Amino acid sequence: MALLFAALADRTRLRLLNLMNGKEVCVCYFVEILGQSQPKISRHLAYLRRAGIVAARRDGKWIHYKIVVPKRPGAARILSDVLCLLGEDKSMQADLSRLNKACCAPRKLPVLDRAPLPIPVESFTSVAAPRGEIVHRGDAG
Amino acid sequence: MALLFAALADRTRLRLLNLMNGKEVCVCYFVEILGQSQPKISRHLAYLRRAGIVAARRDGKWIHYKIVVPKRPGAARILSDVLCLLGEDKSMQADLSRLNKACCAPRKLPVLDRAPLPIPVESFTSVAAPRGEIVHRGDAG
DNA sequence: AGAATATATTCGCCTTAACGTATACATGGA
DNA sequence: TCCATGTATACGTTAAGGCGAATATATTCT
Repeated sequence: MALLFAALADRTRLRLLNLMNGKEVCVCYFVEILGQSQPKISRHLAYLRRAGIVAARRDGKWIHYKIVVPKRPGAARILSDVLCLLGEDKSMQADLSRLNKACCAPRKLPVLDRAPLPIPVESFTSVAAPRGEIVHRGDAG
Repeated sequence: MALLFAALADRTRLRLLNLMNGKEVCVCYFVEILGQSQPKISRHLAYLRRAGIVAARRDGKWIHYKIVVPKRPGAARILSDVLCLLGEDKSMQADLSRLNKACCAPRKLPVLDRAPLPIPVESFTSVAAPRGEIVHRGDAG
């Protein structure tokens, strides 16, 4: 349980989790929305992966992340509460609206070059169905 | 919010909070129950103090700690959930039963030399009434 | 095969934190 | 006033985390 809290003890990671709430999101969107360097985003995603909180799925050259419902009901309860409370935060809502705008806004590039849009995923009220997940070095099982 | 999680991201601190759930507890009991060095216990209590999660009250040469209900409802909700979930953990229950035994067991010393017993305090379901709290260097609040 | 793109990892530096040990501070009693 | 006790803080060491910069890996396109 202390490990779960360690994973939550960083503002950037909380923002990432908030963006992933109910959606599977491509890394490129995280970088765009949070306005931070790609290695930084990737490191924080790796931290969440190692903590077993998120899972990655490759889709061509893009990688999508989604939240994994923890096995232990206690951890799941905590995470669910945290996501709910994050949704009440102004800046977190701003992140989400930027994500929506980024996904709907026209790009200069042709449609085929655009990163895949966020995909709705099973949330805490339904059961997860792991599919096509990739495993990096040192991930949690 | 990230700061709250940082405060919860340590097993010793979780054990301390569990022991303080609904009670005001003297430092000497923490040292006895957790079986760890007094400076270590004191440092973790100081960490919780700086995070604004607990408050200290001096009573002679003893100092009692209790949980403070966070101002922000979100943080209060999280902390309340955490305390509830900790109560379901085996080792946390063992800590509590050791605390009960320590408080009720006869001592070699005369009664007047014993540390004050844990005192029930207002919990999350009622409102806090701060009284006689002491402030150390660099505390929150 | 080679270039371009998306993502992950490594490296070096810095900050924070956890710990044991030693010491300081506060209180009460002789 | 001096001493014993309870608690807090300081010091030095070690480990972990966060960051920017550079580099590695994987995939697609030509």
